[in-house]
Amino acid sequence: MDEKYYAQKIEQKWQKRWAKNGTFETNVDETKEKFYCLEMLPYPSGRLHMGHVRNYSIGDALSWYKRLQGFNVLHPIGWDSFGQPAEQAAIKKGVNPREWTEDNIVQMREQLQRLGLSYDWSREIAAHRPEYYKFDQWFFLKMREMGLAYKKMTKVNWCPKDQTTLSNEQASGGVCWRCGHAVEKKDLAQWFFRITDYAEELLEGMEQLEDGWAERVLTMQKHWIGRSEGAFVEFKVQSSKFKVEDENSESIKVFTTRIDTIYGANSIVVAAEHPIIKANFDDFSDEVKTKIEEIRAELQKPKDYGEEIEKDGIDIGLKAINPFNNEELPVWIGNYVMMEYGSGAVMSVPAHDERDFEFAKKFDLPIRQVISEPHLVHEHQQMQALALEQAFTEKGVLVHSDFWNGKTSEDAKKEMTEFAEKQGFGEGAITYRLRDWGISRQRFWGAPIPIIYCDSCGEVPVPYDQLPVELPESAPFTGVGESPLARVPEFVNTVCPKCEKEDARRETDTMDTFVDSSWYYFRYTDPHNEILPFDPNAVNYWTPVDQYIGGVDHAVMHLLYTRFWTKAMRDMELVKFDEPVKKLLTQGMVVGESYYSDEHSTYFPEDSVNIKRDDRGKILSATLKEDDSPIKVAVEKMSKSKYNGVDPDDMVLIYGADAVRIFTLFAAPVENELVWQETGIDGAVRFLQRVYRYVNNWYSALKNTPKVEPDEFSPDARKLRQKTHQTIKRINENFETGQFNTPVAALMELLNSMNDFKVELNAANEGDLFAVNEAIKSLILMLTPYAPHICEELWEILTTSEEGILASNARLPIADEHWAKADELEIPVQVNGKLRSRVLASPEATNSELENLALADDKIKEHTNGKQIVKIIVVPSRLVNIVVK
RNA sequence: GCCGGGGUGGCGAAAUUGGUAUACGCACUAGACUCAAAAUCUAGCGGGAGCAAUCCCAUGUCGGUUCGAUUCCGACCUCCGGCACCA
Repeated sequence: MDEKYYAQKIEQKWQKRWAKNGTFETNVDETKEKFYCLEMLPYPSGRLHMGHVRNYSIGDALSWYKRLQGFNVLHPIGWDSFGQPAEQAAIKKGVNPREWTEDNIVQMREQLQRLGLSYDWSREIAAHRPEYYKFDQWFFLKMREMGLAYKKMTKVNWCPKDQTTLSNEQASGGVCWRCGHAVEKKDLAQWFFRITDYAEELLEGMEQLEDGWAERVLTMQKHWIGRSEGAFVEFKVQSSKFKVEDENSESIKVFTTRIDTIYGANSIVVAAEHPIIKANFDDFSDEVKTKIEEIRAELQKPKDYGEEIEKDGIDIGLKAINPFNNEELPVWIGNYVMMEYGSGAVMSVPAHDERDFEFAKKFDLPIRQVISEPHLVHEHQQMQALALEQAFTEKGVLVHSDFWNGKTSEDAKKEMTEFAEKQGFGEGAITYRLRDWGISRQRFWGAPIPIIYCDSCGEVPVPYDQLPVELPESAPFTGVGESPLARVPEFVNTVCPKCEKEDARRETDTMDTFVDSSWYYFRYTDPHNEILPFDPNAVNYWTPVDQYIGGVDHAVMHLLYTRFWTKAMRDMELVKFDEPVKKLLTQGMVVGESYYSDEHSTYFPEDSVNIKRDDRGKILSATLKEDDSPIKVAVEKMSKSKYNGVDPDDMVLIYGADAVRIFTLFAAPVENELVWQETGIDGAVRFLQRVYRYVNNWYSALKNTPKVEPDEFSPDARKLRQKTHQTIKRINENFETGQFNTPVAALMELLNSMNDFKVELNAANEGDLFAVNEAIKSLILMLTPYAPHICEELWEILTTSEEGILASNARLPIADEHWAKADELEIPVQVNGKLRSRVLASPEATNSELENLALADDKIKEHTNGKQIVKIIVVPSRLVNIVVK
């Protein structure tokens, strides 16, 4: 054993040995209980960042912990390797996206290996490889057969100059991010997955997840799905060319969640894209036409986040009849009504809806209160109009509503909906905010959608035996124009699988990368299957995922899509459960200190600034080295542009992977933000060095440790054993509740106790050796999830066996309650709830014994002398509280 | 605006879910070792009073429940995150 702890030497040794022995490779084993530990797969950008390190350190600790408990652990990794950055690199630097991606994977894989993460590398997958995306296409075809994949026209952000589609981010501010040209909306035929079919189930399924998923994630998903209960009501329209589904009725259908307020409706407001506008456009006055164009133009512009638009609209001259009271209402167009939600038309009830109120105020439309607070019903029924200061949106009691007067909102909603249904002008309905999932991307670097267009046969799916539809080697990457694939004739031109005519064309759009990540963790269970996405037996054994770990930024999109995908797979009879992930852990961001100037909002690297701190670390002044100008300091998410990131590789090189990992897990609870402080890693290194030194000091003496537990232990040895077993107990409890920081603290405490146990090596008796040996082996096994390299090394030294911790079948120690219990307890004694003294008592002491001990204590006597003891509260082995007057 | 989660030393954070508030670590201070430094070890480290034993105050603020509140209840202040014309 080396005198000193050389992290790099030990780490390289064990990384090699693990790889050689396939230590972390797993197979289906029905005799063992399985545990599937999954971390969100990385995008191969080329460099690992600290967020990755944190994510994987958590997963790795849990994997080790479960392995050491005897579970058969699946802990895989792969690459979310399709997507924008590769294509951007191709556009900007002219590199081939495939080569760029493969190079990045090689680099990042090495980085992961240098961290010593316990992945089963034989199961590595990458989304951009044909053997993987073949099954994206396979699933697409299945979805299409089930009616879950369909094509429809939708509006996309479109740059007319570059002739290309833009994401919302690329179109921010209403201009193209490349050329600055004004962005337009364009109709484009796009493929969708019918996730809305599962809206209700996605909502209901959350009940099963309540225990294992963070509440904030569930509420975000709930909000996203946005279920609301209400009713559609039809308002007959006079003098309109407009025709709806039922050609006999000419009416506008509105959606409302407050049918109880319908007597307060003063108008109907429709969206700019509503069919009635198009149908009657020619008949509108010029003024109306201009206004409509204006509103449409305004809506064309992509909106900036958080921007509130002033209400606008115009009376288009049509009249609609309120079916409840036959009142004739004007029809308006309004910029605040969205075509995508409900039916694209609302009844405007200003008295009871804030938006309608604002609209009515602006255009001076009548505001009529029809819901009243219960205690004001009588008054309101007497008065005709009431000057409302703001909309009254609460539920209440109906007034000015004819037959329905006096009913509560709740009752009225139910009964009025039934009435509408009976009369045939409405129906109860549930709408969702959730939209179908658009998966078409006009991009090269994604899985081609396996559809062929034939002039004779139309839209033809690629037959399963012709999958995968492979991406060509390359394409013209200009960043302008339509999908790059459209300009690769060898790809586009094909034979129709149905009629075998030669002038068929392939779909040139590729799939959203969220498709790849919706099912990748099923693929890990059987990653080399060439016929099916996975073998049902493998999936049945390994899935669902027991613990998923990742950033909260995926709370909605990825985690909702993958839940949808699982339900669809269930309906394909590929899996037997509804929810793919039992427990979800959302980790916090890794943040660092960044330096910036306010006016220019430019950031400076650390070596270009002078930071003066007081001796407690508080910043006194921060200036730029160059010209002494003052700068500002903030703690923000690590990023290259802010120069506040640290490179994991540098950290591993300087401090060692074990130290980096231990610090990452120790410094903060996993769901909190983690402030990166290099002095903190020093602490982790010191701890590991102390462990190493301790073993170095004892290991030869420990060769004489008795095999059988001796009968006699000195008081100090008993204390050490007590601490050992208490620590074991604590750490097991912590891991079960997903706490990763406190076990490290517990291990540090244990080591402190071990160091406090002062026995001369050559004077150590059997009991001492046994106690030390027990403490040290327990410490090592419990530290393994955090710092596996050093623990393997120390285990090898102590056991003089090279087989390694897992192969030796070592298990996490189990606490012995007998030893965990103290011989003597220090019981705090309070007088009137204030701590006044402590007494020593046996853990078995009865309540009255404790009372007597407390009352006999000198310090307590001082506080009770001459006072009347009202009562004494004894919490067994916890505390005594004496209440005096 | 709506929804959700937080506020504990100089800092990251603990606290058996109503029972010794500040474990563990960082930073800092003093001492030992050293020619010196680093490393290591020892001690101290919420605020205030006192030579001291000890006492008072302190978990965002103010109230309440309780023998006892960081924990439960009410009001407020404040920070962070999500959503945003969803009818």
